[in-house]
Amino acid sequence: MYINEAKDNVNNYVEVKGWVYNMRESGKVIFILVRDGSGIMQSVVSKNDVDEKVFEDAKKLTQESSIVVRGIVREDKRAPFGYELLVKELEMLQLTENYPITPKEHGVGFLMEHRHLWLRSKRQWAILRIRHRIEKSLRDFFDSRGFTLIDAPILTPAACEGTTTLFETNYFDEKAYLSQSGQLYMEAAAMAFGKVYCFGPTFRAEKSKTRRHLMEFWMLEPEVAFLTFEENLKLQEEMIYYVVQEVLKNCKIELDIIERDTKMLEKVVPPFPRIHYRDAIELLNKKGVNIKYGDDFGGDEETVLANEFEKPVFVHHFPKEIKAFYMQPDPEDPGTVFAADLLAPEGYGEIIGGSERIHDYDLLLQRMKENNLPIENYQWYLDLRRYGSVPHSGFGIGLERTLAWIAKLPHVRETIPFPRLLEKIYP
RNA sequence: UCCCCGUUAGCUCAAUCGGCAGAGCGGGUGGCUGUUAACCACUAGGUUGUAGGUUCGAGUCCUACACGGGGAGCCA
Repeated sequence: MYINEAKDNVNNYVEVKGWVYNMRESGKVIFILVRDGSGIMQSVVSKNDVDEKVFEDAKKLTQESSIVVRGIVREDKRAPFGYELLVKELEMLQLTENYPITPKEHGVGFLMEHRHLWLRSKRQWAILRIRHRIEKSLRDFFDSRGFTLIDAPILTPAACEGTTTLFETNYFDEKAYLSQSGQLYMEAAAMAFGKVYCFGPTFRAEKSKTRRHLMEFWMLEPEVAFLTFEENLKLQEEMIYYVVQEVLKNCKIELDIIERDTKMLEKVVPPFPRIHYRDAIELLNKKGVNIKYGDDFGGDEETVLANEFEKPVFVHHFPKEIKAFYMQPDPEDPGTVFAADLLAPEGYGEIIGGSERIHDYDLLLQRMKENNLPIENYQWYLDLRRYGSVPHSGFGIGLERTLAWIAKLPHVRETIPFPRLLEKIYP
């Protein structure tokens, strides 16, 4: 039996294989918290109920020893998680000595050095289970709407957007770079499959050292032919709503373990508020932030803005100078582009960046020249505007920031199993 | 790249004005039949990050370096 099947096994004699999470001893009764990956269950060894040897073995157990226990499942209010196992038999597979992570406090540095073991802790288990649920619901959302998953390459010949610092690697006798975005490839795929998305790791060699940055992070990037700017925002709202609902529905135990107050999540219902970039600047100044039209937002500005709303908020119509070259200018206000960032509530900043893309060949070429991009490397991308070009839109959602927000974590380093942090790549 | 803080037992941290290096957890031993990060008693455990300097005397003050944390910029 797996521990999360306990409620269907009350009064059954079952076998649980796992690890000792923690122990308590009280004379003739020993309580062993056993974890098996699916959950944690208290196992009770009473001296009067078991053979002498079983009781003696149980006394010797240590944190993270691997064991097999057999006994009867009982419902009991005194047990953490509501069910417990009355142990009859116990097998020790390995008696662990000096497990480094104790049930008391540890510092971040120590825990990150032991990330491979830290994953066994209840809190990390809960967070990564929510991560899985978010990934699954994102996939389900797009799959059920007729999207095709198209995997983007990770080794790329040049910068996708030409702005950020990339990790460089050898590709035989050429230089290649780790992908920072699959978007341009998704644009090609959208012209072949209509509605597509990719979901994979992306890499930034920026020397960013904040609670919101990783060198390697996961991004899901949908791209849809014929999708307008307005429809793009609706797609994002529905996606966020779906993901949050799925987490609330399927991760009750996990949210409880990390003590997430779900009230704020329950408010995440479309439509989301929208604010024009121009109005956002004005609002920020009213709030005492010194920022002028044409400046990009930093972390502080995003937080001030997001705190004005209880739901995620779209900031749209940025000046084209501070946004990527491929974004479609608004014909009614050509200094701005059909782009929107979605800012998460509670200070988590940008979790989505999206836009309508330029579909006119001449305009795209002009914007690329303005941005000093090496045109010869982008001939394939220009081809998309040579052969049956259509309006299209898409966006990218950052998985780790989304999880950090949903789980209300202080730092993104806990949102990914093995974070790649600034100049730190162990374990 | 810049700014701030830190480095003392396996871990988390104390140590007053520069004057005997301590506690909790974890380890060990013993006790307890319903514990919830259990509790109680006893016990072992130290080149105070490294190298120099000031001083009768440095965990404490000064300099350099290393490592870690927080933030800025950059970025998502």
